[in-house]
Amino acid sequence: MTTDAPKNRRAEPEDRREMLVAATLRCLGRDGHAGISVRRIATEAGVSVGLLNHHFGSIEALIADTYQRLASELTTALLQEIEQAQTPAQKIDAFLEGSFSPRVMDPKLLGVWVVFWSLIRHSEHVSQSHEKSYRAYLDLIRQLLDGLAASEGFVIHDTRLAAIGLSAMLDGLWLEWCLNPETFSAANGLHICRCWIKGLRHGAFSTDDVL
Amino acid sequence: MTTDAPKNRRAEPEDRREMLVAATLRCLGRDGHAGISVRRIATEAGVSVGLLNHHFGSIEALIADTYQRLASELTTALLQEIEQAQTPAQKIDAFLEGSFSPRVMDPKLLGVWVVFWSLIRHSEHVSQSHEKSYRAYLDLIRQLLDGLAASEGFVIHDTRLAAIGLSAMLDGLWLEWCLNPETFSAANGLHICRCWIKGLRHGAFSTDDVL
DNA sequence: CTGGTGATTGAACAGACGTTCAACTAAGCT
DNA sequence: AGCTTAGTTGAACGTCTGTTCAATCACCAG
Repeated sequence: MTTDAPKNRRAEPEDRREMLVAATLRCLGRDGHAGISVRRIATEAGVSVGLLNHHFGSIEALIADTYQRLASELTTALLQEIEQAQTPAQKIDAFLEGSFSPRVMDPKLLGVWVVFWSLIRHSEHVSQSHEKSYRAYLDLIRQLLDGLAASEGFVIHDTRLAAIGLSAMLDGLWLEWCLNPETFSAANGLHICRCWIKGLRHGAFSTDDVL
Repeated sequence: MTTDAPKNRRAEPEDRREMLVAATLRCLGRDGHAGISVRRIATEAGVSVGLLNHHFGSIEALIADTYQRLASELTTALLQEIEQAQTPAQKIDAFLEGSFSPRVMDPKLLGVWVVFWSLIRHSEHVSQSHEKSYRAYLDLIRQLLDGLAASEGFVIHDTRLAAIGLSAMLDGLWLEWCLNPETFSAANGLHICRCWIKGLRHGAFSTDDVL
């Protein structure tokens, strides 16, 4: 019985990189900052330590790649849900509901994200990844808000600032809920954002001043 | 010339702990997560490594203490500014202005905070510190909002949720600004929050539903 | 079947980490 | 002055870190 089952299968570089990024995400979600370790990630992926430095030059490059892939995965999932909605009002509500879905409202996900945040100030590569994905996120929200204002005939004086406000509220709610899910529910968070939209409809951002 | 200047001055435990916490903050602000290191903090404080474990049982206890002291320092500073204002409207504006003052809007401060966040899920002690200070923060905002609604005669259906919303917006704006101060200014952030208050005045949180 | 290419391995290395503890000493007491 | 107390020291220890690199081996082209 000579089942020639090779012990160490070779993989296409792209496939291997994908596996390693997935293992990195599992380690970061489980162990937080301590998950950034060639040995831990290699063990998690069932692979030798040397392979990490073979496919990525350093562990920092691995982390940066992981950041980029996760960010794009989340935004594309959100985009798909938006596209299935019809009216601008339905689109923005789909966006909000997607933002409070279990896929996003996951303490482990924040654990991963916090590690990225902590690296932004010390890694030019990670910093650029953040800026790019945040800009795309903001543009998406601006589009949604502009569409809503146009279809319902109310005024937003500075859509950019309004979009920054909504994204900040979403980020803040997500952050606080992940740090302590007991304080409020995902449904509460969704309600708070809908109230923000209600304020927008009532002219909260209609003029330059705030009187 | 026998200046009997002792090389290693003794200090009261409380004073020494304060020095060590201050050194910890400098290290965290400068080096981020890499700043959590007995050797680094000891060098920064001009002290031996053994002294850290003498005054705090472990480095984790030092971090938790640092968290608590920083949080209380920030909130008491904010409280002082609020107390100097007269009317409820002025109080809440003082709170917002204090939240966007240079003392708070400091990327280094976020660097410190992000390290704390990353430890919440893995340290029961840090987690409890967070819950306590967030609860106090929320209560402060609730008071301000209740006072404003009472004095101006408008309705907030659920003050708790409204307070969670405002705190989330503040956290989100602070976070995003610290990660990339180029996107918007502190004045922009202040304006966005004032618009949120305007929406509140216009009944964004006046009813249970959002129609 | 035979080379050759490159994906994969893991021992080796130098350095940093947190903690421990016996020795030292500064300061307050009698 | 001498004694006592406790703040302070830093070498030592074992464990972890990221990176390197020669050896190995899976797979494909010939």
